[in-house]
Amino acid sequence: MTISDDTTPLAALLAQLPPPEPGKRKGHLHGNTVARLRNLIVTGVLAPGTKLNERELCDQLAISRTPVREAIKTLIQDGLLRALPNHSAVVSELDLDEVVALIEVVTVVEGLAGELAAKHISDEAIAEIGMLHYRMLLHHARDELPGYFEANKAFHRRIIELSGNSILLWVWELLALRVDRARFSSNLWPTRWRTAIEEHQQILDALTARDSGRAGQALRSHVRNGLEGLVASLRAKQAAAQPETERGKKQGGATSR
Amino acid sequence: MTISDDTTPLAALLAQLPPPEPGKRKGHLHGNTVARLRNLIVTGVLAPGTKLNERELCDQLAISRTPVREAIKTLIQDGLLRALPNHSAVVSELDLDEVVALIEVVTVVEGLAGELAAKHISDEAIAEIGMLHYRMLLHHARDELPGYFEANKAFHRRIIELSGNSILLWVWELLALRVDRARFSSNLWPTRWRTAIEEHQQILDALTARDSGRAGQALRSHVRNGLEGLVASLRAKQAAAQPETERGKKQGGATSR
DNA sequence: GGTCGACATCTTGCATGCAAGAAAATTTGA
DNA sequence: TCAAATTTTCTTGCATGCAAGATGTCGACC
Repeated sequence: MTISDDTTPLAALLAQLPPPEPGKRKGHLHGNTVARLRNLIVTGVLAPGTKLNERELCDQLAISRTPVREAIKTLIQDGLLRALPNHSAVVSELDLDEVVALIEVVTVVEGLAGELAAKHISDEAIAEIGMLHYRMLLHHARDELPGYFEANKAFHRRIIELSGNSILLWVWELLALRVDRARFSSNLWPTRWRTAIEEHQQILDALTARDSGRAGQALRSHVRNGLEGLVASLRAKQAAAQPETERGKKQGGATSR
Repeated sequence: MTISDDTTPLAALLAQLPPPEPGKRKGHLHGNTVARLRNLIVTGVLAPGTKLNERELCDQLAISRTPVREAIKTLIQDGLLRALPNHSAVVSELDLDEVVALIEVVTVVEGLAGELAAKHISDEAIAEIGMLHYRMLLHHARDELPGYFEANKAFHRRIIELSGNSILLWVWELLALRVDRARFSSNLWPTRWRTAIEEHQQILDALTARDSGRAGQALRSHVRNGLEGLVASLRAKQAAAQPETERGKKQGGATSR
């Protein structure tokens, strides 16, 4: 209702679809489609409020409606799409309240992961975590934002994996979808750069010391700080986008080209 | 491989399918099917390892393969089914390690919910929680196990809702599926009956006092105690079911007929 | 007699067809 | 000229059809 974008850009946006993995012979159409659409939504190519016309998607993806429909159902479950009965699924809004809610949950999830991981982490795994941390630094030094995001995510993801708790990983993956979306939406370098490095170091230290409590605490404050910074960015961006309620929505700045 | 049940009982089991909600006119076939199958799996009617033949399901549900396939995809995402490519989906095993992993996660999730809920709970909500608690006592006094399960779940669910955190509720719903499955599998009255009552009372007290820390703590220990008891039950049951490795699997007790 | 291979059947994966409901366009009335 | 109603078009929901992969069986060969 509030955000009513013209429905036409869908075709143009979908043109940016990554190729369907040349190697894949047949099958996998479902998972493939889910991955592609998921990417488009998480990265913000498909903006919140965009209506997903099944047939249009079929044309763009060059597949039939069956796998498309299944993929849409999957993404609805992920919370990336919203479905009204007998209506097109729409890309869900990136609700700020929801991101705030995310903070709480991701904080306890990663905190728990830290506690668990610290209890039985191997020297090898510790080295691996350290490597991931430095990979992040590398991408930062090179001003490679996507690579930076990826490395940062890998750092956190590995810790979740090292918790040895499959449920925790499952939940984290689901949450990470929304976190990533928020990150891409802000499209900003974390402002807390120095702090983040130090916090990562503290996490590493705690893991190295096998100090469960400290690892959990370090992760909790790191995640909370980071996500709260993210929310602040989003809030600022949103405030800037809608300075007042005036209807003249002449707002340039679309990053395209 | 290990558990190879004859594939025939599927038909018989599916015969127990609850009717498709008479009132529902059309549409909703997808959600309806998901709900029905989910119930069958969670309650254990469809045992772990059961292969779900799409066509057989279609016959039993009297619908076509399209909604069935979509429902299966959904349940795979829920973790209730496992899918090998080009093979029938099978009801996922109720892995004990996974239940143990669940404990950790549900504990922090409900603990967080308690903390958040205590911060802004209304008198009305407190009364509601109290009512749910007593409804549970009622069902226990009447020896109504399903009602007891339901009331207990409602008690916990309401607290999650009262946290005001939509993400938390979303995650909890996903986790609850697996918890319920474990509960139904054990099919036992909680052994810690007295203790559980007292713990509920403590939760209520903490909420009433708006003591965030205490509410979180009370919920954490309550959940952890309860679920650990559940795991103990499951372990005992599993041990009883497989006394030794002898191949003569003359083990009665199949509840069929 | 045992093992390997070809054939038949079954099952999933995807495409397409059809009907009911929603959106849009055109027409009709004031 | 504007508004309301009807018709047309479009879109989703479900059913069905077809082909590729998998499984199980039977036969031939060693």
